[in-house]
Amino acid sequence: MKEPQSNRSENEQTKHPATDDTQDRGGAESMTNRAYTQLRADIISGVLVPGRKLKIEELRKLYNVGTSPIREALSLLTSELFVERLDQRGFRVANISLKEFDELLKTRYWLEERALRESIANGDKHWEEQVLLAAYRLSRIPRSEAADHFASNGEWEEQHKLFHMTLLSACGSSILLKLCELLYDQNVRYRQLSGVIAYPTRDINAEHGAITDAILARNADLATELLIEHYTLTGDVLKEQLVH
Amino acid sequence: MKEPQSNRSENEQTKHPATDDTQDRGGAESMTNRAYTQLRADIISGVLVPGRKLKIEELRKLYNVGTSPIREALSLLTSELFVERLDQRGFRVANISLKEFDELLKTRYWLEERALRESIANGDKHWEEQVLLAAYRLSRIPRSEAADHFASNGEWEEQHKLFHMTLLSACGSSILLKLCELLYDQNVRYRQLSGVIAYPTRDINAEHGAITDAILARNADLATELLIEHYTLTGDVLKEQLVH
DNA sequence: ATTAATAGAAAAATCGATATTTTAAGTGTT
DNA sequence: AACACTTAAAATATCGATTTTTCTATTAAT
Repeated sequence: MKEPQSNRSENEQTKHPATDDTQDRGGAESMTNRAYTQLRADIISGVLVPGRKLKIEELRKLYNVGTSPIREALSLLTSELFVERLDQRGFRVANISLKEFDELLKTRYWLEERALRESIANGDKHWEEQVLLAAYRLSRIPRSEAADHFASNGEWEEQHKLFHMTLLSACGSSILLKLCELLYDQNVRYRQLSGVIAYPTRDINAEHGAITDAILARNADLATELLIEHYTLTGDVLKEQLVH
Repeated sequence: MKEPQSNRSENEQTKHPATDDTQDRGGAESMTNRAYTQLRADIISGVLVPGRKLKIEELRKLYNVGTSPIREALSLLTSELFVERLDQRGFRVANISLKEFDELLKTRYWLEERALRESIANGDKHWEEQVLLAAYRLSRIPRSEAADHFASNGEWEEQHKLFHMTLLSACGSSILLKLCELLYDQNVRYRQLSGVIAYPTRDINAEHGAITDAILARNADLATELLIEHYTLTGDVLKEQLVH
């Protein structure tokens, strides 16, 4: 009934409605959300490199919004550890380091092991089915968008995260789940930034399958062992890249 | 005597005690920081009750700042779980519930147990001394500001948090430490809101002392058991209050 | 009586302009 | 040449006004 959003069609490359949005309200998205989503994506993908100064004016023009939405989006990303705020001196993309990656990996082990063990102990039939389903769906999506060279596949990324979060979803603490998600996203950023092409010697689907099997068999020790190994393998490749 | 309580440290764990500001800029604090600190304090203390609508205009006048700092502060508090953002419908103080408190408590067990065990395994002599020192300092501060009735003592709160964070500080992951801090703060809010007067039958100093002793003896099993019991006791009193 | 429609009020989101602070460059002095 | 001081430029932080959206109360319709 009101004037249709004039600038709606601009920059609509990120089509999928990201992660959250508890309530779907007919496509009306706030500028802050748009800026947030795009900034986040650009930081994770590495378009905005670590340490880069994030000048308000620059971003304002880049994303076609005013200063307020930009600053709000940056504030949100600050607590998510993607952006650093320097009092009175603006924002910058969070730095990365081998040391921090080690900590990140270690912390993920600790949190995800706990979450997985709790899930296996408490998860019901419905959870089991969701795990199975998530594993299946993931297995049907190609890791790379192109066959001859590696090109990050957004669909795969999405489903991969969903798979791993589903494993933990019955842990009985939505707070822990949120923290695991936070760390997962941090890890994705490291993975993207390190430019890990592929894992030539690995069969990731097989790894996911083995984890799924162990879970369905309610073998907590094996499942956690496999999950941690899964992360360790990726982590090692990643660390290799980071030192160079 | 407001600690900026910065959650935006430049990923440096070299947190020298007592030295607040990296650079003392003559008391010049940004409006955003001021709003953030005050809002945070008012939410934790219960001045702003759970679920309360946070109208921008109202806060603007209350804290004597413009809309931008208010919105930025609210955005920061959103990721800290103190404030909820409803897309296009503003902000409100995060709700509390018995269910969420249970989750919070459970998650704290998991994270702090891990952090404490790692600290005991890896902590050096310097860490031991800091634990001892923190325990001593805490024991010298009265729990209540008044002798005849209970009145929350800010100094005690500060040192109590410092004590518990010191226990975990040698865990080897600044990320985990940050998460524990986040959950600790959430817990403080619940404690304040439930209006827990005191713990008549408890000797909290003795509990802290026992934990300290177990740590200095490098008895990880005993230390974690005591720590969790410490939290459980408070948690039970708290839950009792929450249902009423 | 219940639902639907709608106008008016309230609040949120956003913008563009202004004020403040920081950064960078230049200038002169020891 | 090194150091402090001054000044110009850039960038941040902040404000107040405007635009959009949501909320609420009232009226109309089934």
